[in-house]
Formats: sequence, structure tokens, C-alpha cells
Amino acid sequence: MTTTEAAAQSLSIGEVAERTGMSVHALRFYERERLLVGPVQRTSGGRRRYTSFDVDWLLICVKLRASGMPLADLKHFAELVRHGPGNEAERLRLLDAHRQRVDAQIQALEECRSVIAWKVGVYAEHLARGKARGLWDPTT
Amino acid sequence: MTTTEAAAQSLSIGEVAERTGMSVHALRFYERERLLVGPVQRTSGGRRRYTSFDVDWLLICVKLRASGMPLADLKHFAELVRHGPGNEAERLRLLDAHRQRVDAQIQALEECRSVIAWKVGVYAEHLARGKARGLWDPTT
DNA sequence: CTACGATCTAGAGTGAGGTCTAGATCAAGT
DNA sequence: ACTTGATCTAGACCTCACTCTAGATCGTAG
Repeated sequence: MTTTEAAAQSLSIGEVAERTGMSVHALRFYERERLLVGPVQRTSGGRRRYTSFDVDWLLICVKLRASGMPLADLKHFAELVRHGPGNEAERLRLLDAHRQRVDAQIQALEECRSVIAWKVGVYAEHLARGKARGLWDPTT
Repeated sequence: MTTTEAAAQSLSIGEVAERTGMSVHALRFYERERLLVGPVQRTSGGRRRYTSFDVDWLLICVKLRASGMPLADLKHFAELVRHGPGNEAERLRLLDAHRQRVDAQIQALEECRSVIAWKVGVYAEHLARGKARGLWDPTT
């Protein structure tokens, strides 16, 4: 076996990049910016070793980022978790506020979608009816 | 009456900013970047006068941007419309590709939403059951 | 005529979120 | 020992989409 044996317990930065879809650059950047709950462990040689907790946290980060949470909020959330139990109410507020923003975003996107779909329909119909007929309103 | 009389036909940049939700800076920027279909008309004094076509186009731009279309694609779309009839098939392709991206984005957001909602539930339950109990998995 | 706000231009600056580079070090295979 | 590829650090650099600045001009109200 290769590194896969020890990997059950800890992963290299490259392996974590693969599993999370982040780049190794981004992983180092996140650590520098204190976006992780704890500092990442190191081998005697100075290489990072990520635990499955780290990976789980990163997977959550990926979801939060994908849904538009700014890094500042992510950092705040990481700080809360870092300070341990006792601030769950604030974590809840943070996440719930974000959930509401995501809901709003989905709504907005669905509205955009229908506008776009309508325009797609206009073009499709235009093409179906045969090409180029005189006055073609560029805004429709 | 103020400017509202002539405004039925053409609007100042400030009025357009109000109606589209864009800033006057952004409006000038869009023009410089050739994101509008035509050049904006000017008064003898050099002030911009926007037609209702311009405004309609800008409202479409706003929707496309809000749904994540990059300015480069918007520019391409503007070019196609600028070159008049004959390229409707390409316009259709462009818009339809974007619609598909929007669909994917909505799907992704809904997935994020459910992950977040689940975590919100975890915190809510934790709080409901009374505070701080020993081993609290920071990743859940 | 004077003020004053809105607009003009060219170009510099901003903030978010990474991404890349250089030069060194580590670890594994042969 | 040598080669190769992954990783290390600090810090420069990048793209995107605006946003702002300075200094001039326009246009309207008083």
C-alpha cells in the first residue's frame, strides 16, 4: 500500500485537495486566514496532516462558500466553534441568517430563470418561423 | 413639471440608475466596455440620454448579471444583437447555455440549503435540550 | 449673475477570493 | 546517491466587477 494506510487517520494536503475539491493553494490560504477551527497538525518534517475533522469542516466550508457565504462570516463561524461550547445560539443565528439569504437567492435565481427561459422561447419561435424578418426588436 | 416631460422619451443617467438599480458609475462603465447594444445618445451639452430600449436592455443585463452571467458573455450577447438579425441561433445558444447554468446553480443552492437547514436543526435541538454537555462534536 | 447639483472624462483604486512564483526541503523509488 | 514529485514559506500577482477621484462643464433655480 501507498500512503493510503496512514491516510485513514490523517491526510496530506494533496489528498485533502482531492477530497474537498479545493486547491492546495486555497487550503493553505484558508489556514493562514484562520478559517479552520484549529491549526493543522504537522509531521516532523513540517508537512501538514489533516484529520477527518478537518476534512469535515472543509466540506462544510465548501458548501457555505458555494452558497455565497463570505469568508468573513466563515471566519466568524470558525471562531465560534474554536471557542467551544457555550455560543451555540450565536452559531444558530449565523447559520440561520445564511439560510435565509440562500432562500432569497434561490428565489431571485428562479425569477431570472423564468425571464431567461422566456427570452429563449422568443428566439426559438423566431427561428422556427423562418429567419430574418424586417423589424426585429433587439430587446425582446 | 421637472424633467419628467421629456423623460417619456429619454432619460438622464441618474434616472436610469434609479430605474435599473445600477449606479451611474456602473452605467458609464458598461458603456465604455461596450456592454450596451448601441452608443448612448448625447445632448448638445454632452450629457447622456437613454432611450427606453437602452433601459430595457439594461434591465435584461441586470437579470443576467444577477444570475451570474460574466460580463464577457454579456458583451458577446450585446455584439450579436448589435450586428442585427441573422445570428438568432447563436443568441439562442448563448442564452440557453446560461439557463442551464442557472438551473445547475439553483440545484446546487438547494443542496446547500438542505445541508445548512440540517445544521441549523442540530444547533436548535442542542439548545432546546439545555446547554453545554460535554463532548460536543464541533463539526456537526 | 451666482449657486448648486448633476454630469462629464480619464484613469486610479478597491475588495473579494484566491492563484502563482521562487527557492528550499522532504520523502519515496531505483 | 540520485531523481522525482509533493510540499514548504513569504509574498507578489491576478481577475472580476465595479467604485471612486479630480477637475471641468452643464443646466436650472433664485
